[in-house]
Amino acid sequence: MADRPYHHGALRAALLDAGERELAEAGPEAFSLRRVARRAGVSHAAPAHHFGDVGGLLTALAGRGFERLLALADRRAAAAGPGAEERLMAYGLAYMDFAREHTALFRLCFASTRIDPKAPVFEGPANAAFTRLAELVGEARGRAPFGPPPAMAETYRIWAVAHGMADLMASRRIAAAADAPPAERDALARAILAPLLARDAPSAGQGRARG
Amino acid sequence: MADRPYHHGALRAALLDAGERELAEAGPEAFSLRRVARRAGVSHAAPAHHFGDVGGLLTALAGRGFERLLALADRRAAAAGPGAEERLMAYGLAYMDFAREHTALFRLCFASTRIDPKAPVFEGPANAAFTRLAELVGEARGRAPFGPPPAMAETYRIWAVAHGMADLMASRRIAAAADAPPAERDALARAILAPLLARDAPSAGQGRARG
DNA sequence: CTCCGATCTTGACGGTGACAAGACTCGGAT
DNA sequence: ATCCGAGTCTTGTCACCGTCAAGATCGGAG
Repeated sequence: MADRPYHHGALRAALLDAGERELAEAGPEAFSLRRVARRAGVSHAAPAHHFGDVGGLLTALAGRGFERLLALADRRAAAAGPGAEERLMAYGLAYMDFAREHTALFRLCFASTRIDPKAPVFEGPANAAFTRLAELVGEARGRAPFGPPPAMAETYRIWAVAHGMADLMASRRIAAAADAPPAERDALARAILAPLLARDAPSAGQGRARG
Repeated sequence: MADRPYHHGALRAALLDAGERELAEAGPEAFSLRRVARRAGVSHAAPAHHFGDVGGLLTALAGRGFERLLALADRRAAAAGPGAEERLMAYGLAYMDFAREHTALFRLCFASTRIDPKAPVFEGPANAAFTRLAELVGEARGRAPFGPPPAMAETYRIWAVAHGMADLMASRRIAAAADAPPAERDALARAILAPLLARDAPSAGQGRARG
């Protein structure tokens, strides 16, 4: 524990990396700040100076989670076929993969009460991820990405389906979809998303379920 | 602490009630077994006998959560207008309300790693809630409620929208929808769900996003 | 060279979940 | 009736946790 110089130098970054491993192995609920410090080879009180309390570290980790999600989605979108709808599909598939492969981080981003949603390190990346989705929907439909809530209904619907499938697969409530071989998984995910992304998809009509 | 007789009599039920209050006030992440015991007026080790460990109590609470969700949905569905689609809409709206009004319980049901998903007290109610949804979709479409995964695509899609909107509202990622006055909230929720519930909704086609 | 601020350590405190051992209570067998 | 055993709850203890306070160490500005 004393082979390292007194001043670590890049402790903040090291704690984030260690925190990400801790999160992946222990999950957001069993996350231990002291274990993170141990992983980074530093005393148990060292994280406090950089992140305040455990919530501060988790908030920063969640921010990085959104950055990672967006980067993943952008990479997939860039590799997708032509057309805004294909990019939107790529975004949705990346969203689901992210939730399945980084479940703990996904949970931290969307379902933790220990993070401070107003902190810039969190709010920035979180808004950036949503903004990209809204832009893709806007492109696919040839209209503005943002507007008053009623105009956002279709964007919310697409987001909700991707997010819902992601969460239900992560929690194994839809285990068939989560455990199937990649090809089947992909086909099912596309089948679920496709009708919502097609240009002639039902618009955000003011209709009710039935007349 | 000693006014009660040595044998509580209905400690298990009392602990579940106390646990539900604790969950609502502290959230799933700050949930304290000892505080639950204190709420119930018993010693800190009393819960162990009935639930084993904290995971056992949380599992039982999550099971009750699913029961509550299903009961709420059934009540709403019974009060809904005629037609399977209206009942399906009622189910979806109840799902969202449940997540907004009992956020901690919702999170426990779907996003906790401390519960044992194979425990009968959890698995039973959880499956019952999903079964009802599948039945409603089956009724609305005039086909069997269950089938191989590809045939379930539409059911999953509907489940995912309701679940996704519920989760995104609960986590305040779509704050506009969560904080709007009830009438607006309801209108937006219906606008989001309606296109997926309508009989002429896109079926679980094998299509991709674009041709 | 000196000193100051930032960084990290050490030590302590109350709270928590789990476990072990004991006290109490009730109901059935004798 | 009474005695015993299974079930229920309490008390005490342990390691671990997050936070705070105080001190040690380091780098750099003056």
